[in-house]
Amino acid sequence: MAGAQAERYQRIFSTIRDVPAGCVASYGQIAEIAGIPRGARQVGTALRSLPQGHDVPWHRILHSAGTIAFPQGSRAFREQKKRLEAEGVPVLAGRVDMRKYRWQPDLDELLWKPGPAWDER
DNA sequence: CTGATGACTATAG
DNA sequence: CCTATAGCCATCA
Repeated sequence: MAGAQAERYQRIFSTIRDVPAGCVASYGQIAEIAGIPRGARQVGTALRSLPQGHDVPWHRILHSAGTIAFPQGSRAFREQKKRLEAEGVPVLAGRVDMRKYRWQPDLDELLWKPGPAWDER
């Protein structure tokens, strides 16, 4: 099977795939749900390694303050903003209103499938 | 192994 | 709101 780090990446991507369209999450939030405390940077690292053709909704991941991680005007920035607005998430001054669009998974959703946060069981 | 890097974050001024 | 700083930790050269 895969090494520990590959498995960690899988948990990160899996968690991100759980973020529904029209919602967003922060890097730290994804890390925490994926069972990686203080792993915000690692979420960014994992996303950076994504190959082409992946199905991970990377555009729904933002800084904890709701800002897009890329420099304003950069290609990635425009792409992310475009994708977010395409699914109804407004981006003003490079920022999303986290109070309104932050994804808040409920218990059922977390239990839906095997979650790393519950691996101890 | 060592040091630099970065799609992070919280805090302080 | 902004910049600066200090933690953070997997990756990479």
